[in-house]
Amino acid sequence: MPELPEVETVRSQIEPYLVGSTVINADSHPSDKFTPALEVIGSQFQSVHRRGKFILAATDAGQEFIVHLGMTGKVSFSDSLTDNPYRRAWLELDDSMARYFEFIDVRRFGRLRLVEAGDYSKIATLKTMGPEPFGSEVNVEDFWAALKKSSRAIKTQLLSQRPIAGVGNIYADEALWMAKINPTAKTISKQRAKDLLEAIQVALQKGIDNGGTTLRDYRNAFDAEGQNQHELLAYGRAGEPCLRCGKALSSKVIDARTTTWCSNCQRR
DNA sequence: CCCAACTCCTGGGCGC
DNA sequence: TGCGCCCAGGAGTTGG
Repeated sequence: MPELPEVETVRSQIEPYLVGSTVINADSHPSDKFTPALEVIGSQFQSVHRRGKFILAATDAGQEFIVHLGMTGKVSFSDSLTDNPYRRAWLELDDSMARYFEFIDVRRFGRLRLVEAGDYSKIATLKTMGPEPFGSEVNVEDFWAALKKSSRAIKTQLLSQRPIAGVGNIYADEALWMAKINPTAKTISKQRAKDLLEAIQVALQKGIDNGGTTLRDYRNAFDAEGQNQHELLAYGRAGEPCLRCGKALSSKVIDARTTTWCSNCQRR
């Protein structure tokens, strides 16, 4: 699943292609998830940033073209359009290193948006999103305070993007395992919040360093797999021995997401 | 405002 | 070999 490490990998790859390029033509799947591609025709990209799992490309028209990969979204560049049946949108670029930017998404959980720069009022997840895990604003006090405001399971809270941005199912399980916190815990001490915040940073940085996690669908902008799947500590290891204590890892569904943890190391 | 439940999507894996 | 079923999950929507 594209989470912060995968999205950051893609962002860094598409940045040099988009910045300075003008969209001279575009087309999309008829769903309004993808038709915003048509609205960016005539605009020139000026920067490509990331916020959580969203890629934000600023234009000279004072807008931001937003790309969200969803579950199976991929981007690619080419000199001629491919015949991929799952292409949901494409942009023709003037003065880029490649003529076409394509957005391919088998399951159509991804989406495109075009908003006035900085106006996320109509994108709830962005609007309520917590700080960037590697940003200057992140701190234990706010993170702990955010967790205390909700009575939901901590795993659910992480997936909500509110305490901190960019964590999805894989890295949530990884970080909770690293910090020895039970995913169903509803409140945690400030010290444990500190441990969890640090574990989130470690898990995400490891994912970035490994080029993301490819379980099945994820590929970067150059169609390459990540390598982090070979170093997962908890996610997907249900029934296998805990790498700390040896007990078989447990698994259950929390908030409709498969969750794996060690019932010995991660006690409530 | 929060939250739980539901919805969107389709290839791949599995049982029979 | 093929059919039917179910799973994967980020986030938007809806109703309480």
